[in-house]
Amino acid sequence: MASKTRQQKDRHQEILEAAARVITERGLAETRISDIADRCGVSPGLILYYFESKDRLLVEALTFANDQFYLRFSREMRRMKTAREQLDRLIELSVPGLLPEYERLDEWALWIEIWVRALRDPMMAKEREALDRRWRQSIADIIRFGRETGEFPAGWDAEELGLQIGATIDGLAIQVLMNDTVFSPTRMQRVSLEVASRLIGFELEPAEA
Amino acid sequence: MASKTRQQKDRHQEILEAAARVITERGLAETRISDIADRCGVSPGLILYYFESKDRLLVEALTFANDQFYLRFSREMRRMKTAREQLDRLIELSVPGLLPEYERLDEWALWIEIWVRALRDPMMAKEREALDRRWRQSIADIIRFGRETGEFPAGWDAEELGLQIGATIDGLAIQVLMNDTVFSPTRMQRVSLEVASRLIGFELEPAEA
DNA sequence: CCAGGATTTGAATCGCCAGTCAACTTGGCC
DNA sequence: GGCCAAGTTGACTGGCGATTCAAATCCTGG
Repeated sequence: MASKTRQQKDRHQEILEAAARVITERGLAETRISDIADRCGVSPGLILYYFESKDRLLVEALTFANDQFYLRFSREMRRMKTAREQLDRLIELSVPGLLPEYERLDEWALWIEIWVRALRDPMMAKEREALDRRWRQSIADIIRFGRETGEFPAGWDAEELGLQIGATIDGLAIQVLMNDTVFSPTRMQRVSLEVASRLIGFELEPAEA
Repeated sequence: MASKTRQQKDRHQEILEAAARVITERGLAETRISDIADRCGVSPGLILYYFESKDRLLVEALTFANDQFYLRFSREMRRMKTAREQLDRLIELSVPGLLPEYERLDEWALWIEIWVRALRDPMMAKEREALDRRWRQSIADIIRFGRETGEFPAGWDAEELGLQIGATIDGLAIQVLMNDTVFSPTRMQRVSLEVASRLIGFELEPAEA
């Protein structure tokens, strides 16, 4: 029984992963059930055996991918000794195309699809809200942690700063994503840190030559 | 002949306007040619008589709507006497749902559709780039104007500030658009002004009670 | 008033794709 | 081995919606 459930869960997850990858590559609008099936090396019928409709699958895939990302992210955070390290890493992961091990479109392409869809689909809107809250929360946590360790000064409400810094990162990421000749990943990284330091109120070491 | 051309242009434009409104209401993905035709009170066939394909129509509609918005905007700007007034108005127009005469989704819903599409459609990417450049330019112009009038201090490159302020507004607008219970339009207006004042370096009058 | 081009219509075509289904396979269990 | 349930297949259906097109209508200049 345990093995059956395991089996089921594996296939389920396998499909979600495949869907997320296909969406990242082709975009939500161009994603067909058969694309996902191909990616799994499986017949189209099977996809609908595991998910009741394409729509639900897509929503689940989008949130699944974000959950995965968030899990990896928070596991990393827990290993960091200082808030500053945490902040640096958060920004590093937020800049599209900065780290060679991730594609430029990874995560962000999915976020934007989520936004578009959340504008009119209540189910997606609710999911988005939860994902977003969690993300702002993470930033706020870093700030609170930094205040405990004495790295960051007391100041504005950490939640509020989470919102502001999160929004800034969103806006900059869009620029990089769409426009990376005008606004390079490296520059976004620098600007994000500057904004964060000014808003949080810590001293930033000068940029490297 | 002039009348023929006029006629043609009117119909052409009428369709573009209708398309933009339909896209705003239903989203790009849910927009059918027949929706646009209905909106014009015209048969579906006619739409394809004026536009060679649905795809091209949609791209044209998106850029058309943005052009319209920009025209209205820059006409307003020219009438303003001070850079500060210009900046206030720019922010006012950028906050989704702030002004009662505009719908919450207006413009921003279209922008997000443009982003999604620009990720993978080169034609759209090029259009987006142009629209965006123009927008950043407008912010930079306000800053330069303010420096001429002495309202704003000299400082960082105006283009750079245009990029940073523009990105901040983007990020905040997304929050409001998606999440306006957590982050209200009024609050976005206030935050945008604060960020602008800090980046540009002018004094901001304290918030009203 | 008429010819001829520009518009406009709406019915017909055509391809695509989500979702269905009946048959087949597999793997565990008695 | 034989049975059952779960898993898997792939052909089929149904509807939807972009395009096409031949026919109707409108307009304009002569």
